[in-house]
Amino acid sequence: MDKKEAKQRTEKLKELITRHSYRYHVLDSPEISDATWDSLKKELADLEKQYPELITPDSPTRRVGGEPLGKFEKVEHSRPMLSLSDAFSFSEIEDWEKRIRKLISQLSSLSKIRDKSGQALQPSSGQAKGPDYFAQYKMDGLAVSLVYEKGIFVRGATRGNGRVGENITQNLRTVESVPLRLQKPVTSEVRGEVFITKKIFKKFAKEYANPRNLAAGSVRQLDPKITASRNLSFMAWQLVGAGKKDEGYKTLIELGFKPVPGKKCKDLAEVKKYFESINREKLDYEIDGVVISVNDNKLADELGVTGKSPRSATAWKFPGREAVTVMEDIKIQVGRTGVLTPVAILKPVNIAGVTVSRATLHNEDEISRLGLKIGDTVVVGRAGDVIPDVKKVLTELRTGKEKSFKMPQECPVCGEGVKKDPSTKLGVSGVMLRCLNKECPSRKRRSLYYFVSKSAFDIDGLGPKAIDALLDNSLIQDASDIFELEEGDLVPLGRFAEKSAQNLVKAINDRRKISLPRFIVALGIAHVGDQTASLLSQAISNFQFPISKPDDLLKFFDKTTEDDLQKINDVGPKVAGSIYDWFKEERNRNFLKKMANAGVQIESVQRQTQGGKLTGQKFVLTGTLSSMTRDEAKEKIRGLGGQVSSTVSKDTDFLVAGENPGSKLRKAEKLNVPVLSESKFLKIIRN
DNA sequence: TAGCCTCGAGTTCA
DNA sequence: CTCGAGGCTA
Repeated sequence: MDKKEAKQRTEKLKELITRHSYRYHVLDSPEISDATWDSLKKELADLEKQYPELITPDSPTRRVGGEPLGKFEKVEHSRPMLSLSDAFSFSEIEDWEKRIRKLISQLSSLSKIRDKSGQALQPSSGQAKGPDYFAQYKMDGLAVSLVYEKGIFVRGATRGNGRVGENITQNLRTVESVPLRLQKPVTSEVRGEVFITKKIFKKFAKEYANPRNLAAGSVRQLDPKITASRNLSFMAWQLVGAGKKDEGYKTLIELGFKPVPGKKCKDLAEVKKYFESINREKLDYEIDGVVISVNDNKLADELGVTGKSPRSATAWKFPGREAVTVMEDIKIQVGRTGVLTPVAILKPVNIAGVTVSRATLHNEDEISRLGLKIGDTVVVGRAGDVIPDVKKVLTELRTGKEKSFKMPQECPVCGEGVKKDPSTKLGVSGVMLRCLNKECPSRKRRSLYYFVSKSAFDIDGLGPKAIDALLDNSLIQDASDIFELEEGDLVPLGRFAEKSAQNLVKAINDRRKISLPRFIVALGIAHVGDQTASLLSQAISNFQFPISKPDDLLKFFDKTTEDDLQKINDVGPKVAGSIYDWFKEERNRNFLKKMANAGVQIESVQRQTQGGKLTGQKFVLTGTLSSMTRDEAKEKIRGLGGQVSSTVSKDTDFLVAGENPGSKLRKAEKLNVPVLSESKFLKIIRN
């Protein structure tokens, strides 16, 4: 980015940050998430670092907060309540230490004469050892100051703009964890955080975006009764005027405060260990990182302040759950059913510890809903903390060079025409565009990926990459060719060493015999996935129709009409039609015969256990189980007569939750669906 | 026919 | 995980 562009960008960033800062600090109604705001701020700070001449006095990086609201009495802080610089990686923390170390060595050479008491801050030999640190949770709440006179709580204030805050004494009195009288009649100021526990937040989750907003909103109520009803909590993080942080901590506890969890650390390695040991999920309150301070307050004072924050402390923040980046392009992918899916190509960005460079945009409607243009700056999150997801466009950052995007009229791979699915429902035409060419190379390739995928043939060592290699070297034309592969074909490709070629041929052989449901899934019939394939197999075996070779299926379906198929549960006109058509098509019939010739065999289906223990019970699985895979668990449940579905609804009987459960757990709790731990689940299926 | 409840299809990264 | 859409049911 050249300087001219950087200038334009900083101007826009400043405007944007200032506006959102006002919404956040003054109005308490942010429009964007903290992580988004943080990353905008970070981008601005980085630009200003690169071009210091662009810094202006009104830059949001130059001040502490917003304007105080007029409603409460104003209170001037005895010492300003500063905010902290922040860092998102250990190397940034190391940079921070380098800076203060350098300052410390300058300070100590200056003060050698003055410092007669022998309290050398560090060996004057200049041995490079940093100072002691104090690390504490960075609470995600509202910073407040509490003033005590002779042990009595006399005044409480918000941080406000850092210099002047608001008098919220009445409201803070309602907070149980704020002592009204200290254990000792001392006069002092204590700073800490007002917050709300996750548990209490749940009750208000509909009205407030996050616990911090709720805490902020509650503390600012003009009627203290409302504040009281919110069950706020308080933890102290600083005793103003203490000599050392850790000593201040001890005093805080003695005085009757609950301190923010923290630990004295003798060096950064210890700080790092502390940071990494934190398990946020286990806490009943939100934290967004760790505050690292020089333990010695006298030294901290000497280190002074840069603009808005003390040099002696910094906040090491957890990676954000979202980030801001630029969408460089939109690419079209063609799936095995011909669906054209737009995918956002992003400037790589780190989100929650992972570099993200692509995100699905689902379909055309989603693009217009978001108002996306190529070149836009976008907020990217990770749906369910995993799948990258474009959340919104920051239209304020547009330069005018962005290009709007149109879905193509032809398939980008084979050039055939594309068509929107006509939807029978309400006569509204569907959303998805499809390539109509059944021979489209992209469709063929993706059908092959699907054929070997987990719920179909599940061949070890044969993933998309390997399929690509086989296709590109014309070793296979369709899936049946996979079963004709020999070691001698593979080794010359260079991709497979002798051993891995052996392994692959063995893996293919192991799967030459396959269960009927898996086989049906592998065919890739439209609208026939796991569940429908199981139902179909069940129906076939109920008709006492023996299937042992792929082409046996032809005999079955030749005698079966669409109406017959519709008698199967969950099979309606669309699905029945799709299946019927598939088995009539010549290409597919030949494919089945080729598979039979290649020696593919189908295992006979076991009849469903009648009167199994779990008959009629609907299960849903979430998270990772330790004693078996989810697929094994599914088979166990089905074997005992139970059903497994993919989403929780009010008809679900049990949710089995393993490690790291997903959003299904919340849904189950909301719908009062009983949740089974893995051990309880095991007990049920054991007996 | 509206409104669930499901399933299917597509997707990312380590 | 999310979205679209098929199937079932009140």
